[in-house]
Amino acid sequence: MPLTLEDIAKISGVSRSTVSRVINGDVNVSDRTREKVQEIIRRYDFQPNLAARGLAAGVTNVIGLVIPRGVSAIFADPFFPLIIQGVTSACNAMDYSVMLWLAEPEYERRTIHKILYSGLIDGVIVTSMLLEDPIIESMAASKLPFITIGRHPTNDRISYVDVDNRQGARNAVNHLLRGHRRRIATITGPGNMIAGQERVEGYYECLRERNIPREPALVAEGDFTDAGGYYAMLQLLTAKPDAVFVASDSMAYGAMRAIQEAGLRIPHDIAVIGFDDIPQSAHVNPPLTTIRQPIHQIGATAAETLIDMIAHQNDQQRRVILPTELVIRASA
Amino acid sequence: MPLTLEDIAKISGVSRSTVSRVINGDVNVSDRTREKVQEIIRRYDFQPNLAARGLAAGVTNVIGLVIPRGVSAIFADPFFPLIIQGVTSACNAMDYSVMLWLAEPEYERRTIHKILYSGLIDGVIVTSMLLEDPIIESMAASKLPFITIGRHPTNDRISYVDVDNRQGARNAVNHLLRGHRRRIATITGPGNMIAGQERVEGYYECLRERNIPREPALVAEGDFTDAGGYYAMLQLLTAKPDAVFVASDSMAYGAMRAIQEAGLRIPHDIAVIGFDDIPQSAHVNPPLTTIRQPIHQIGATAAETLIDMIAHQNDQQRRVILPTELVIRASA
DNA sequence: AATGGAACTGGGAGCGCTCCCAGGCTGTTT
DNA sequence: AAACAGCCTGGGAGCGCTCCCAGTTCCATT
Repeated sequence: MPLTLEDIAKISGVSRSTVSRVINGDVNVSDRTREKVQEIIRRYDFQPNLAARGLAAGVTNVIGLVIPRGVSAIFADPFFPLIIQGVTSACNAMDYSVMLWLAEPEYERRTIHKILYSGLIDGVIVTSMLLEDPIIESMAASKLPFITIGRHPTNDRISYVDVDNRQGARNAVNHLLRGHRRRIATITGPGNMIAGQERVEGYYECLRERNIPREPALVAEGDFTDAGGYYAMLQLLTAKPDAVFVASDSMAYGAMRAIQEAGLRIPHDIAVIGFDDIPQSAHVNPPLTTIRQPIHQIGATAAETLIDMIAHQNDQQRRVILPTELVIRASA
Repeated sequence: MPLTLEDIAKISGVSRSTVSRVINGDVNVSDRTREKVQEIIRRYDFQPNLAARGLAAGVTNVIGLVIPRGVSAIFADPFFPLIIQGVTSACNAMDYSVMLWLAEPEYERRTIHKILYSGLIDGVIVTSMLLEDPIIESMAASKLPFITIGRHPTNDRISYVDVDNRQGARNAVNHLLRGHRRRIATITGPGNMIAGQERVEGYYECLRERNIPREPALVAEGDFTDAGGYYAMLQLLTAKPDAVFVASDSMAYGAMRAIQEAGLRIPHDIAVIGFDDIPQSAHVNPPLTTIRQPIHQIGATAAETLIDMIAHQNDQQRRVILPTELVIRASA
């Protein structure tokens, strides 16, 4: 049987309340008492029961991380793993724990409800990248603090952490333009994901500024997977591009395969630039030029911001935009 | 304010106890009462407070998933993501939630303690692949049900789910032998990981059966990363192998790069066979022949087995070995 | 009609914690 | 010397649930 507060109190010769004060850093404890109790806690490796604390105080030091439906396929991409890692390591450092939900469609409604009203968590991070996501609405309806990774397209009162997708895309296209490419194609993300949409917009903006006319045959939609990039590129090849901006590194790998199988050289015939800079990108052939987004840090920042929101119970909106960075390798 | 049991009781005109019985499927409730209460619960979307249940009953319907230190680098590999996915989807289906800990070295001791004695979880899955892992000892010392993914080398009383690594390796090497390869090299996992060790043993066994002498220059150690495979292969090339069995697909990608950069062809000059069959392996050039392990299913089986252990509180040991499968593509 | 047992229901106690209030102790002020 | 204002400390109440025990109701038997 694990020890309880009461046990520690008895052993240290003080009351339950005082032990609780020591644990929670209350100032109204004499130094002598505090040290004595802390010593006992340390000696017995005492760990307060978080369920009981949750019940009594309504605070559990646990946050939820929700990755919504439809990402199963994408899960092979290191994006979500890196997010998870960022979130958990920030939480570790702040003495929080993480509850993970991969919301599958069939369980979704029940899942959300459980998340919100189970009393187990103090706040939620939602990696919502979908344009129309019912989770967001339910979330906003509850009063639980929450933050999204990737900003919401219509409801701009929701706190978020995001990267500057548009500027990142612009940097990518500008890099291609500086390399004297003029027939620049793009492979976009699926139409229902915000990040993907912003990246296309950045692409269009850049072309407009240079007075390069849009050409529909130079735009193809992918699904953030390798295979999706491959087929999108096959399609684009018929339009004879001299460069392609791909909205994710995974898709870029597929695109590169398609290009090479067509007997064309990268970057000589077609320059390729990706988006993400996942670890693998330094090791493909040729090494991929790409827009780095600090994925790990996005996760960590989301966790830190959420915990701060929990601590200061004002529902003021937080917005954090992290910068991207052009990483030049050999493919463009 | 969320509703409580008492609220539901008042609304349905029964007692708190009866509502509790309905929720927990107790038989001693008349059908009429049950239906009435269930209707109210449904109408109000009532979700019992799990923290309170945890306190009162010592059961939370939450399990912990612990991925120990040292895997940060490996996290780019889809292995752990797929495990996580398997675990969470099995849990979703059984109405359990998952608490995720990536135990970082500096927090490890405190983390373990929190996991074990927080009262928040009913059991733990540990993806221990390290030979000497202090987590396992602490785990065994507590009476919390737990199961490891990958079997423990010395303590064979611990429940586990694993794949038949040795047989998988044998199938790989036999496939190379059938292709008339005779100078078969291998890139192993890091020496302190069980799975890696078993794969080398399978490799040695096969050679011994064919009376092919061991040649130390044909064995190089990798670290389950792409880069590690690359450097290991560079080393092996000096021994002029005609095939290589690589203990993970990620390392195989690196090895293939090293081979191709040396101007050799795959599989003509050197056949390459991997281990894992992660999604990417169908898309590398040439497509990778490999030993598939059902990673998603490993996670799901671990969760199901653990939940079964929790339900039937006997501490009988469970052992599950899942089969591997040879997937022949173009690289060998 | 009386009895027994099974089926169902209600309420008290208690899980381990936090929060609040009351009270004891100290030291300063009048 | 009395009064008061801090500090500190202890214990009661209660968070929302489960578990147990003590009813109450109902029906089949004798």
